[in-house]
Amino acid sequence: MGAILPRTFYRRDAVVVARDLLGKVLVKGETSGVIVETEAYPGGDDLASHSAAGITKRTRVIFGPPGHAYVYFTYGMHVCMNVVTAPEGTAGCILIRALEPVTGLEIMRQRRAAARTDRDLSSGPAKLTQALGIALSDYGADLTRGDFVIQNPARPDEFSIEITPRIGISKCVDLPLRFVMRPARR
DNA sequence: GTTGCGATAGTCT
DNA sequence: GACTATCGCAACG
Repeated sequence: MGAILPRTFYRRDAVVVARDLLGKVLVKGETSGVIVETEAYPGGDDLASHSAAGITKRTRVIFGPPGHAYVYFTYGMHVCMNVVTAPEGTAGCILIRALEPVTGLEIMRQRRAAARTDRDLSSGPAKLTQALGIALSDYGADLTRGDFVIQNPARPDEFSIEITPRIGISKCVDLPLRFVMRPARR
């Protein structure tokens, strides 16, 4: 298996980390998947970032040290997962939007009874938290150690990156901050 | 294959 | 009291 990403990987600008996270492997217990879609929420002037509301009970981890998990509840029923970036004291995080399942497929199928195909197991931000068993109790978890980590792939593949505006937001809708892994050209 | 819409509760104003 | 960084199902083609 590849090495766990060190904290220095996360202590950089959210846009750079969002792009570099594609192809890395998100691991939670027995389940894991390759990150194939991310969105950067750089904080600062970006009104679409949750950190635009300032430091609140929900957003405080975004302003903390990098390499931790920002997990939040939305739409009355869904949980989404972010990775905190940028140095402590500054805001920045990355929404993990989709994974390609790698290990623990049987467990994922049990947790995601609604998935009709294996592709549907973790093909959305709230789907992947269900598939990997990520919950609000994982808020603030340190992703550089333990059984909830992000690591380099065992065998890196070539791919290209598509960049588009972010999905499902109502402010700053035109910023190109969504990154999607695409198969390498041949 | 696509589009439209209801569910449901925490967070901030 | 309004607004969600969504999903799944139903209807249609």
